[in-house]
Amino acid sequence: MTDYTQPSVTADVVIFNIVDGKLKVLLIKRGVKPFRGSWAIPGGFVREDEDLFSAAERELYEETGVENSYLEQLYTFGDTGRDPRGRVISVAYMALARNSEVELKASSDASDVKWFDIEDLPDLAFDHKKIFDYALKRLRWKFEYTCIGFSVLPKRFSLGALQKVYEIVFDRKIDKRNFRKKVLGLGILKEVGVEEGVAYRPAKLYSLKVGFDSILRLSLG
Amino acid sequence: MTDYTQPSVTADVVIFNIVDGKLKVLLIKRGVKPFRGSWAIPGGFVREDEDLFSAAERELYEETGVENSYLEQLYTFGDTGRDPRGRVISVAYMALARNSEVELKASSDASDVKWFDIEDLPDLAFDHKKIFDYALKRLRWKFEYTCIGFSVLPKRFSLGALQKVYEIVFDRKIDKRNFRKKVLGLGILKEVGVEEGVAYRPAKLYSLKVGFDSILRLSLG
DNA sequence: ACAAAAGTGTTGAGAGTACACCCATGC
DNA sequence: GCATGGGTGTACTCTCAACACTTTTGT
Repeated sequence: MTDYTQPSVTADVVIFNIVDGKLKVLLIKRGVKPFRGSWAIPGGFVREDEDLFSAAERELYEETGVENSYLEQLYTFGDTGRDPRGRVISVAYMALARNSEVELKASSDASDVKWFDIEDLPDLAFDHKKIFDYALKRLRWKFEYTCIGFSVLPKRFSLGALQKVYEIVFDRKIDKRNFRKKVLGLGILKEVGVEEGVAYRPAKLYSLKVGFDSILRLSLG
Repeated sequence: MTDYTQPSVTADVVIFNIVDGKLKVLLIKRGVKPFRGSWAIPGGFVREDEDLFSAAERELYEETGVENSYLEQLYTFGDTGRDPRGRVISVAYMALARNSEVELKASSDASDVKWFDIEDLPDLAFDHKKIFDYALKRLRWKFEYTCIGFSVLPKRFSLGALQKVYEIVFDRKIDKRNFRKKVLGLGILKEVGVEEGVAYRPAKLYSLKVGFDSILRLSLG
């Protein structure tokens, strides 16, 4: 066990969200060295008595107040030299925050925390640009091949809202009829009422049928 | 950096191969405590000056003598309590060995090393059963969605041999005409001669066209 | 009446699947 | 000549993509 110098291990979480019709990612401004003043993906050292996943959950909660959100391990970045402090291995996670539940708060070692449009990112500390690129690729893949899109919406949502989420993530228009046909064809949604107080024809609201409320692996184009 | 107790990090490699028409995985018999005498997935501690991927490459080479084989990071297993020695985080990799290049050798802390039929595994040390299950799932997924099947065959191979690889991995018959149509339709193979010295009609041999010799991401059912 | 988003079907193209016979070689 | 795997084409089904108009509500 002690024949080898032991590396430090961090859990870093790429947190996505949709704000003002744009796909955003949460970054913190580092308040400590190295890279003090640079923007970075939130994260921190894994504690001794803490599972990896729990560490990621904790980081997510500390930055956003979000719990029980979608959270998935992405990849582990462990090149020598990726951190000037020494050997640091980063286990990267990806999270999707429900906008309605987010309450930002800069954690102890961050001087600022902010949502950035993914088209307009600042330079990132360490190899965090690489981590972000990987996360975005995985996010789009997930949206394409699973029903993960639900997880940024409130429990009850309209098909229009869901379609908008997909259009934002893929940055292109989707045909309304094909989209609805496919989503409803999955048979995992149930009608749970209609919108109220809107200045146009109210949309039906849907929610996931019971049993499908965990993360799904159904194809969705 | 030193505010946190630092975990140990291992790179463990699930090495697959096809031997005698069966899908096999390489296991070592542990020669040291804990789990001395148990079978386990080969792996070892990541060295201070070694990239994660290099550590996995080294483990692969130490057990099998194989270099430049297909090697991919799978997942990082880091629950507390997964190793009785203390906090050990395992970065799991998956490898495909070209049978023709394998030369087994038990490394220093293993008393035996052997290919096991994946249908007939012994009990595994630590949480290695979980790692193996994950690796097998990923292997099948990779075969389904990429052209990775080539990487267990010699540079020059027949379509029959390739089909057999797919049938072994998926454990079912595949229609010969459909298979050939799809593989050739990808346009990534070139004819490079014919078999010799076989007791039946000699098959054409193919190899990957130049430029496709790295791992491909083309769909293949 | 008008603005705004909701809702609704059909058609054509391409991909995937099922299916059976002749061919070249070594023994 | 026979055993063994190599090699070939067609028809059906299903999924995906393209495409435009009517409906409901609030103002």
